[in-house]
Amino acid sequence: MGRAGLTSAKVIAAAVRLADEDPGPLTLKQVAARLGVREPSLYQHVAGLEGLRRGVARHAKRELAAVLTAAAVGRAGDEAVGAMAQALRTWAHAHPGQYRAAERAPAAGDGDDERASAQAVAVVAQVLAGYGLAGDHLVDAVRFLRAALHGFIRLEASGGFGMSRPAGASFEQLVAAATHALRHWPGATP
Amino acid sequence: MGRAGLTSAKVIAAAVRLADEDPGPLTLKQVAARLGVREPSLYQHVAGLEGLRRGVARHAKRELAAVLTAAAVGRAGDEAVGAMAQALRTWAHAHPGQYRAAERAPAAGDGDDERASAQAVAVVAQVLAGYGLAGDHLVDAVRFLRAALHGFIRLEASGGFGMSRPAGASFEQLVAAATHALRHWPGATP
DNA sequence: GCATCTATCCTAACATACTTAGTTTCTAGA
DNA sequence: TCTAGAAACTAAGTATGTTAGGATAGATGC
Repeated sequence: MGRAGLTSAKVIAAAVRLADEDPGPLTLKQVAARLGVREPSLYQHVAGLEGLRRGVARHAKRELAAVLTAAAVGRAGDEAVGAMAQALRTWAHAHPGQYRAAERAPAAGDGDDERASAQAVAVVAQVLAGYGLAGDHLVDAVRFLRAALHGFIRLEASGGFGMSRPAGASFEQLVAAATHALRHWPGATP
Repeated sequence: MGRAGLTSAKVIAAAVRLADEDPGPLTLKQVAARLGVREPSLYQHVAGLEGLRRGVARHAKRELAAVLTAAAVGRAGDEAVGAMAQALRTWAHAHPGQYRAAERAPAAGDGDDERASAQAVAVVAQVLAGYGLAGDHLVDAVRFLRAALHGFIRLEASGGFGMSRPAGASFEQLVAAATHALRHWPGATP
């Protein structure tokens, strides 16, 4: 029997694809099956289920940071916030498993994970600094924007909205309200 | 051996307490142990793990609706929104397991669950109607407020905020921004 | 080209949790 | 008191995660 030629990256990549396709919980069994391998083989490349989840979370956060960065580059102010918001929601829809994985707090001591987490926040902070915000006001504004976007996406994903009105329309209104709030945030330059 | 005298309500109550005390996933084993009973005994009162989760979710949503209602009664406008927001966050801190359980979409066909879910939303809608909102504008506003509050609480609970600044201060600022946005919402009475 | 060695992947077995089947036993009501 | 039914149990089956230890493909050194 030929070897499968696994690596840590391949195992995690398979898990990432699986997580995005299958709404259920991630299992080693499924990952092994997709790679044409038995479950114990995965332990050579990943520290069990917990390690696999960590790997998926790390990957997801890196991608999330990249998506936000790409949306913000070359834009500023309301336009940048709007582009980031739309990009985030679109990405969350396309990659539900990764989006959920990215919620995990970074594993203590995992520098890569912490860095990826920090970068996603940093992009948002950089954009909001363009409103003239700094210090505590900036922190509050970042938290506000993250909360609004994250909360909307979560509620939408978990079926928390009835079907009375398209979620996209409500999201646009939310972004409009958020940018308005940021322009009038304490400490913002008028 | 004397009987434990279980009922569906007692089983779910034990599960609720357990969920709020233990951050890990809810297990039948723990619930059975707490009730001094073997796991199969629970099946007389609850439809397996899934049924237990449903029961916890139903209970949590009822309590959530009650908490929001209590906060809003006798108040209106910004004051009502602020009271609901504070009550929600306080309740979420005190009952993390129930808060997470309340996120579940109501089980299709479970009238009780659907009713409890709807009532929590209805209280918010009623308060926001006090801003003169109706129709799609009202739907958008409710979704905005729910998203902001829920997102903040989730990010806070999952350690998404660094420790640079107390979350409570950011939350007050979020509530201030949200009430401002509601006062200026499209269709709001000035 | 051949021997050796190492990492990869495997089988086997165990641990934990959920679930079902079938039995015992307690309790309530005739 | 006796009986019917429900409540709880034991035993067994299923699914997943995990560990132990062995076989082997493929690389490495001569």
